[in-house]
Amino acid sequence: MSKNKTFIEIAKALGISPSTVSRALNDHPRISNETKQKVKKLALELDFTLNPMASSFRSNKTQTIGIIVPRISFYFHATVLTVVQNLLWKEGYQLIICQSNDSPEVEKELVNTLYASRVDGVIAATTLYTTDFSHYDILTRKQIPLVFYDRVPVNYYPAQIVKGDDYKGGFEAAEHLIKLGCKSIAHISGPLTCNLYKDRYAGYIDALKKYKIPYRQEMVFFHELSMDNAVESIQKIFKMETKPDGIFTANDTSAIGALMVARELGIEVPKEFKIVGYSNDPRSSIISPGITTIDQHPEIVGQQLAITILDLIRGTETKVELITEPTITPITLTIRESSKVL
Amino acid sequence: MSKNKTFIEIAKALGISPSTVSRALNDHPRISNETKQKVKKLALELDFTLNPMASSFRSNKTQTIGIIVPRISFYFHATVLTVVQNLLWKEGYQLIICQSNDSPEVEKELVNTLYASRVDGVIAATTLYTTDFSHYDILTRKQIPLVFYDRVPVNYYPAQIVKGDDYKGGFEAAEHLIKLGCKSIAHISGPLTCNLYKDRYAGYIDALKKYKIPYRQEMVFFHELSMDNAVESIQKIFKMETKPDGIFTANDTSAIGALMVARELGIEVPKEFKIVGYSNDPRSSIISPGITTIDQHPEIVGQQLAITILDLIRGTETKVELITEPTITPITLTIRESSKVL
DNA sequence: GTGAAAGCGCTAACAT
DNA sequence: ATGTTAGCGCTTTCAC
Repeated sequence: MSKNKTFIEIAKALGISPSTVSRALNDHPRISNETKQKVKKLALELDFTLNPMASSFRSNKTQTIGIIVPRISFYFHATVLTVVQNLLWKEGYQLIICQSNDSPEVEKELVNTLYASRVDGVIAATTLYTTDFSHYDILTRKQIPLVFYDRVPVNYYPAQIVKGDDYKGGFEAAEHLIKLGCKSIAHISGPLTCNLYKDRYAGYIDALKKYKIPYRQEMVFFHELSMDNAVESIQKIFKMETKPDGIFTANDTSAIGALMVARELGIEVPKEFKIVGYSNDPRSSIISPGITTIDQHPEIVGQQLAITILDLIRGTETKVELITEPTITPITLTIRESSKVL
Repeated sequence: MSKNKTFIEIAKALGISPSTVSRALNDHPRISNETKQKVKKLALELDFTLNPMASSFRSNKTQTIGIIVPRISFYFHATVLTVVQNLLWKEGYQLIICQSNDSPEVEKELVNTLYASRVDGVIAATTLYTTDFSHYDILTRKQIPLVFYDRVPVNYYPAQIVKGDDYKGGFEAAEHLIKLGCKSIAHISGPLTCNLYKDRYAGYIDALKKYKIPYRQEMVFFHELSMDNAVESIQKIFKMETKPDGIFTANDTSAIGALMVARELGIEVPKEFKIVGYSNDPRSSIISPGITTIDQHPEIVGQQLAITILDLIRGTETKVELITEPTITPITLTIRESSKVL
């Protein structure tokens, strides 16, 4: 097992120049295949690999991409991460995964650290509360490729965007309930500062309009989508004189909460009360009755993210202003027992 | 906004030598506070940060630690990751998170890539099927700190180990069922090549022995702990002439499977059949009835991991053979409805 | 298609 | 407590 010093010994052994060895190892197009072969063979035999620190230092490329997610354990993000990582890994990039824990302060710190560690690009889903995106400016200013996904800037920000079709998701969720005969549909939404909830809410509203179902303000809640909050809201709903016969919640945790409250109160789901959640969290399928939900296809999102950031990084030398329209990834209504007609 | 070149301009501006600036920026103990202050102040004003690539290159330290997990989305690992990352981040280390997807081949590749990227240390939970650990040799041979956790080498391997008290977990799970009056307790275990299942199984066996409950081989299953496998085994169990009145499953997915089969067959849980799982997966609390399970305290595991790897990295220059006994992290029996006496 | 030569920005041994 | 000095291993013009 050699000491893995430099490739100069390879150059010497082969009687060629160090620069040729470097180029051969890096698959430089102008090096003959024969030379490449020779060099790589010897490198393998000598158990030699390029020192990535030296390479990064010299070339100013780290082959590292940072990704900021609110929480690594959320099913949607976990799946996106897996896909992105696999894809980037194949292309020779490493992923630094960072969690903001939905704190804008942490997010800001993460951006700075990522910047300081000279990542080649950044992918980010912002926190629920990020309305000011100026902490990302350091990246755009220094031309570091940046792509937002899922939770993205609501107003224009000079970065690429990949997002799900939340409007359509909200619309289809509500429409589904309406077509099942629901006349009074509650909605649990997150803070409207977040594009996700704004769009899902808009879809819900438009579905009601389209089918001439009255919008009832007292049945619509805006708050962080935790189990506790959801339970509280749903308890309120069931205390009303005119109770709803269906609910669309902007995440699955809230849908599960709705199911639990209904169970406690002896309200039959789906017979008396139908539920549609959002995200297709695995929990929504193991619970009984299974919960109808909107699948966001995290694999597609992840794939799109990898493609986008790679394009940006590779195209960065040629064109500079290549920010295009947001990429909208599809959603699919996934029907389970919580909204089946009996 | 400056061009962020080198700290030589800081040295010049302050009339001191570059090495002093370097030391000041790195909080070298032999630099006066006054100098440090001055240097840091100017660096801030100039928006200057050290180039980590140059630092890494020169010092041969990447300030990066790799962690290999079977799957990022598993609750236990997701929580461990979160804790480890937060702690390491605070100490100025970045975490490269890698997934083996439980494939020994991928695991091997990950170790090699991590090695090639000169990480300062590696943390790993091996795959379910890793019995040969020689692909980790490259790390130990090159003195790169390595700590295994959760799923660890069964035989001696020269690396630090952090693991849960699986024997105790298995014992307490079985004992709990026994004390509740169960006379016939089934067990769903994973492959015994994995320390986790071996130990939990041993605990189960010993509890049966202690309380003189007969061990019934036909009620014990060894297979990958997927939902499908679990459902299949449990269906078999309920087809037997003498049915069990309790089950201990080595993960929560299987426990959920057991619950679902029972539900389908109209067997009342916990009245006729009591269930204890393992891991305290969030799903075990949202399902109804809630599932009794063994909490592995991933936060404690994560904390221990961070401490251990940091110690190893920092002590690496002084002592070399400092591998100590495995660190055993505690478990807690968490009782829910699936094993309540009625 | 290959070679020569010039550093990239930093750290650390040694000196004082 | 601070300065001097010598590279770390690689990429990349520029030349042929």
